Amino acid sequence: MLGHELAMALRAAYLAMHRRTDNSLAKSGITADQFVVLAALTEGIALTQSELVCRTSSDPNTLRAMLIILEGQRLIERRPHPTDRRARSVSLTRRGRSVFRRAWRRSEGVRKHLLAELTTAEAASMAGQLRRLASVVAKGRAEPVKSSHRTAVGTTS
Amino acid sequence: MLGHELAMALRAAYLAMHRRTDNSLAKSGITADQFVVLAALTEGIALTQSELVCRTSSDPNTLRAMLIILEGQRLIERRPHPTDRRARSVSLTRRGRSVFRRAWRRSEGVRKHLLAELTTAEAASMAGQLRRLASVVAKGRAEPVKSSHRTAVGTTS
DNA sequence: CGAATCTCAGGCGAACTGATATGC
DNA sequence: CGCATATCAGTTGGCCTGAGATTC
Repeated sequence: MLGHELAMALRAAYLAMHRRTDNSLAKSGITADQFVVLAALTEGIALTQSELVCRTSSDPNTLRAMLIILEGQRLIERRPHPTDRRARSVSLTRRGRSVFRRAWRRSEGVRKHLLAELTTAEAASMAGQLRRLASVVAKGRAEPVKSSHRTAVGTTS
Repeated sequence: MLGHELAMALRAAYLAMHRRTDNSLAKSGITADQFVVLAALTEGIALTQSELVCRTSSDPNTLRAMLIILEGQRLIERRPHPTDRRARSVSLTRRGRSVFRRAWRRSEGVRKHLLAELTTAEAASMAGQLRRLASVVAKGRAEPVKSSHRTAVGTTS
């Protein structure tokens, strides 16, 4: 039951944050998920799409669709990768950088609320725990069963 | 920046959990979000749709669409509310209860992973913090500005 | 050769907005 | 009357599956 409570609390917190962010960014013309992509692009001069997939916790097909939208709005550019001709190098345009800055300001309130009831230490600890949690949950997905006893499907609890 | 890191960690954890749950429930024929609705219905004999909206952190229109799907699969029933004729009383069918039990077993692994790297105390504390966080973030959305200085839009950080 | 990177077509559930009917 | 509960129509962005081309 604790696991389920944690899962539901995680859901509640994420959905609340996501909605609030979407609302605060409405005037910027971008969604919360697009904001995440732009944010990832500000830390790192030029990233490939698969790097972006990792940093945004997205998947290749979804990210591509988002990049097409962002490209249509002239917020990002995609150029051929200098050394790897399979890859594409994604970067913010000046307009993208400007829109992101405004969006960042508009979403300040959300981050403020996130930190409102936590001490700095608690928030940092929580971020760390959530990251570990994410990596544990994500692991064991694409692995094609190496040893043997991976999906002990019928285990009770 | 801490706020953003926390937000990104929250996103990563939620999306990882959601994906994993969707995968584990594929054979049950329900999605992770539908699972949440069924779970809410197991705790509480019969709930109205607006009660379900609260418990699942959803919204009325989205929930309605989900209920129609679940009703089409004969997992839930909607009957007129005994005292309030505006409301509808939602409850699990026997089939719904049975499907939910299987789904619960199939998703055990996800909850196990969630708790894997946390002590019981940490997990409980985290669930509590996430709930508070959700309520803080959610508040101030539907409020039509009572005092005056609600959206101090330009605040820096 | 296998593996990685990205493209493309298509489908679907979830999340909305806005308007409406009905009952409290 | 205002407010709450739920319905309906319609739109959108996000997330997937599966197939394919190209390059490492």
